[in-house]
Amino acid sequence: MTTAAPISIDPLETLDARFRAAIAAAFPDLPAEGIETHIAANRQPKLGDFQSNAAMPLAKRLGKNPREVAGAIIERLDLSGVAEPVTAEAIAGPGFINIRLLGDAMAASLTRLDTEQLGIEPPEHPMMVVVDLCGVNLAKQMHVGHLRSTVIGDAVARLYERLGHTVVRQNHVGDWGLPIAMVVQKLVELEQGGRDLSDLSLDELNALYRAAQAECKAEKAALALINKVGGHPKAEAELEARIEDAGAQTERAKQRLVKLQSGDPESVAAWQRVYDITMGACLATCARLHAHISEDASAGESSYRDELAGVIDDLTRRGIAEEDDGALVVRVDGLKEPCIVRKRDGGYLYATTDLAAIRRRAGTLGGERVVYCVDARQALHFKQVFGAAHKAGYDRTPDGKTAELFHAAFGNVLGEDNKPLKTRSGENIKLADLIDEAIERARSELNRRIEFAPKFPKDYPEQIIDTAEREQIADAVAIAALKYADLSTERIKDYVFSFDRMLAFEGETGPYLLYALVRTKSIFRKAADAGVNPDDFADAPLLLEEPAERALALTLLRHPGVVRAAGENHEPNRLCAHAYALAGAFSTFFDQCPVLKAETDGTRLSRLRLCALTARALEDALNTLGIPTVERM
RNA sequence: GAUCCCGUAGCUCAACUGGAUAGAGCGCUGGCCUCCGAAGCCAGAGGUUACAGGUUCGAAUCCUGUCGGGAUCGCCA
Repeated sequence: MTTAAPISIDPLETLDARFRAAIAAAFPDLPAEGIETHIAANRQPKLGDFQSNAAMPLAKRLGKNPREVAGAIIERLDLSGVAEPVTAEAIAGPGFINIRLLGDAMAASLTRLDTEQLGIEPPEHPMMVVVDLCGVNLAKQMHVGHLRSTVIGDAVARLYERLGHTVVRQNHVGDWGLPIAMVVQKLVELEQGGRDLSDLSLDELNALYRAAQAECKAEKAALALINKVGGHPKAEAELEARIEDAGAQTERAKQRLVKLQSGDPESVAAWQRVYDITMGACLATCARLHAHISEDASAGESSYRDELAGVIDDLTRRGIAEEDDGALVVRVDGLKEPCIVRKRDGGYLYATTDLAAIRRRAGTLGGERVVYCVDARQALHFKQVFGAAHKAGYDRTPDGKTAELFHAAFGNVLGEDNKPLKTRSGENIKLADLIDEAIERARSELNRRIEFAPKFPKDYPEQIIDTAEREQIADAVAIAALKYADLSTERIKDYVFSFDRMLAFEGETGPYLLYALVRTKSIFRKAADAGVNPDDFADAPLLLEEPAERALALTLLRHPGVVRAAGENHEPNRLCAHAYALAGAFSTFFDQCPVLKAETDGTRLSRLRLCALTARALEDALNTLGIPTVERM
């Protein structure tokens, strides 16, 4: 027998300690750091709550029979106060050791989890984490492409905050360069033509942007055509005229960019107008999405404009960048394609800006981690930029540490036709329109339920859901649906967007989670009516006897570990799965275990406390994902 | 052509990072409201994890190849 280690919140830790001791005792020659206990939640609850898979790899290392190794382990294993004694029958298959926790031990762990922070303890080394998210462009509406960057980025930021780290959000706004100068140029022309720009809308700006883009494209397309077609005098003349026209417009835009860069008041005023209109709409949309992205998170490309020349000088002077075919590039080990940091014509590129951004994020903001929540198509770009930044030392924090740079890549949002989601006419779908439709659908379903209330439970609170609350519920249900659908799948994969599926009020959806939460809350209102208040069960002894109670408790105990894993791996979908598991475990418990009508006072108070814990854990998960909650629906 | 990502039930997705009989939701079949919110719960049917090899006690997961789908590939961002 070995000395029993104390019981920690996470049974995995307790079991790990006990198994470690047993293995060390059984195989004294083993170096302590070489012991792996391989404790995991049991896949089959019938067999146990947890399992250790340590025997198999150990047997291999020692050249022994795995079942014998398992036997040697359990002989020295002391699970007193934690789990039922492990006997030879608990050894299954090639050497799995099945473990069933004692109800008392589970209750003890759960009691320790029942703190303000739900068992999530402050990190030993709090980090400064910079999260790049949202990434809107001036003069453009937010569209589905920004949905994931905003929603995932905000969730990643919230996860780090929840874990006790310090987070700086950076909205890398596309607010600089020739495309923007083109819009500014058009705006100046409009103003000179007598147009009052004070009531300019984002839609109008967007139209100007597209017109400008089209002109630029016309030039390129014409050039390509003329090379291909050649020899057709009429066509050539026509094309040349178009080129001249477009070329002149592009030329004016280039001059405008120069003016803008040199601080010409007329240009800057027009740029500012574009900026204000776009960002106003962007921040409003973020707010509707319940994403914590505010003005102070804005760090547009323009904010690096005065640093780019310095970056290039630095790279050149230290020999990190080299000339290649007229351009300036940084070669990165292991990558065939170099990172181009300056064009042949002397212009800078987005890689240049991104290098300046890394330098600021690590060097100035002190980011020990920088996480880019950006489209998977940029994977190569980030490999190049990260490599170049490291070569240049731009990833150093002020105290000399090397920042970890992550590209938290995500896949496309697809339509039901499995192609990137677009309108029928092939345009990007505006995010604002998408939100509108989600809310509209949620509202009509809500109205339908209230109108046909007799079909629903008698105490469905129709009489207390006034219009204002109803609007708020429709809003929350819609946003929960939208965000859960986006966050719950593996980040890197494409996912198919479907209003019908995400808003279906059944199955694995945001609304289901809200519903589960609402049911937990409903109990407390009923309890209060019966004169039972939160203080009455806050410290009630937890009695975990029914299978549904045990299952719920086990799910709750996973909470801290899941939040940590989801945060550290930038995988909100793990927390989504956990929230769904919590809701499911609660639903089963709620179905099978009477709470207010429990047979004894002890059971009733225990179950009320379990409900309270579930409500808090579920709410914590939803908050951490950035999903809004409601009190009733 | 090169590189990267993806391929799991009819459909949409999981699988705790190498563990046992691959799990959920939708849809389908059948149960459960005089009982705390049925937007729920329980049960059933549904699989050669694209394919072929390999690594080992053990593979959806790692390696090689093939086939399909997508993306990216020096002066756009």
